[in-house]
Amino acid sequence: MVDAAADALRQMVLDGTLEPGSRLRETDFSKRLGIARHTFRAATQILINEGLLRRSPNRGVQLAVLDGDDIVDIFRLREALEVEAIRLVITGKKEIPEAEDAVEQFNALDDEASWRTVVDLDMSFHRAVIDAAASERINRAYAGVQSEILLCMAQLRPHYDRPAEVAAEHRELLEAIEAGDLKVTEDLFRKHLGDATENLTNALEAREEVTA
Amino acid sequence: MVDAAADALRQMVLDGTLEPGSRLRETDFSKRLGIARHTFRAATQILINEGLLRRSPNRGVQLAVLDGDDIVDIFRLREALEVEAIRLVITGKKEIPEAEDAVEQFNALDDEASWRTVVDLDMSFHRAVIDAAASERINRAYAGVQSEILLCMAQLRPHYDRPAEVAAEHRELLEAIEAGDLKVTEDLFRKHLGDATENLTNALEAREEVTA
DNA sequence: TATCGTCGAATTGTGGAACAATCTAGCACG
DNA sequence: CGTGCTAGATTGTTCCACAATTCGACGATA
Repeated sequence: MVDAAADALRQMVLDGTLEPGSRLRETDFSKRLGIARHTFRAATQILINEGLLRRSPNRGVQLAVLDGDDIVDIFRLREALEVEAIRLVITGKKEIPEAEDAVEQFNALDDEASWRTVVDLDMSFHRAVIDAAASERINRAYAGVQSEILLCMAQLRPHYDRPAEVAAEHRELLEAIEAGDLKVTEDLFRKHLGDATENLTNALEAREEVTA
Repeated sequence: MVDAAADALRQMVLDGTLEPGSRLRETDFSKRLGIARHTFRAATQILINEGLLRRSPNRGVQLAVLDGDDIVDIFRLREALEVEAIRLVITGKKEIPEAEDAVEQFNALDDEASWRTVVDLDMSFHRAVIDAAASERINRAYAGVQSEILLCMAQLRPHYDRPAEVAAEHRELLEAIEAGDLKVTEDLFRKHLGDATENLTNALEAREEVTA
């Protein structure tokens, strides 16, 4: 039940239903979710651990607001995890059928594909690589960054290249993994993630200017 | 207050006061710690996120018991984080005075140094490397693995080499970082951590045989 | 005697009310 | 116009209650 509440909250957060930085009053939300205050607090604790909410003493929880440093930092951790994952995949000669599926679906997209579709495929590609590494703890850690990335996405709407380009890039990543050259693949992933960081950072700056 | 309770619990867990796998009954512990049951539950949630406790539905929380796969997995994540940290340190040309301190203290140890002292220095050396990377999220993730490593240490008492050897190995790591060759340093760290994994795994097997 | 089912106590999960401590906003006052 | 105060709102924590579930002991049956 606390898990269900956490899911509902996460949904709200990532949907954009909740304003970035908005405060989540306990009585308010517990009533709205039909749960007790304690249960709500337990649910928020889960999202706090995921980095989606922040708690300040005696001031309750707020929706996290991410600045440029946060984005860079999120991608630092993401890079650490993904690079280790591809190392494990390559040295362990593991198969990653889900990543292949994702690439195929990427190929099937036309230029009219919705932003959301592209993001989802992107996510599932990278998730597949992490899953293939088959490390429980790397997986858990990645779940955290993934939530934060989704939060970024919900708050910013970064510019995305044409689906075909995104597809090509991911196909290249997959082929590198399957070719089995660790160094080449690693560099490719770092570049891919670096580009994404830049993309998001730019989107953030653009929004700053608007709201400023 | 929930933080204080979590600290007290963590202390108990890492002290070895609590048997591995033992159950933490809510009424029992909340009375013993002088807190309410809800507060205790909140405190346990923190340790669950650190990987020190586990909760099974309707069966409460138990002290985590780590098997060989867990140890390997913990060190997979640890490797990912430390390797990324040294990358950040080297490319950012950052100083790590705390690591230098640790190495100096290592050098000052004689062969009679307690196991605990060696472990503490080892920990603070690696912690220093992570800190130097100055990534909030890598730091947080590392805090989790560090707790789990301490749990390993509390449950097993792995064989440790003579302090002088441990000192030499860490001095080598530090010098590699300062020399600034990423690849060499990375390989050295991977080897260092791989040895530690083996060390702990052996200790685990040894204990398995005793208890069997 | 061994196995199985049943019942009861213990424990967890959740709800609700209460209360001190703290924060916040509005208002009076200098 | 700034400052301090008061009152209400909000959080952090406690205690109590109760349904649901688990666990263990006990007894019935083959």
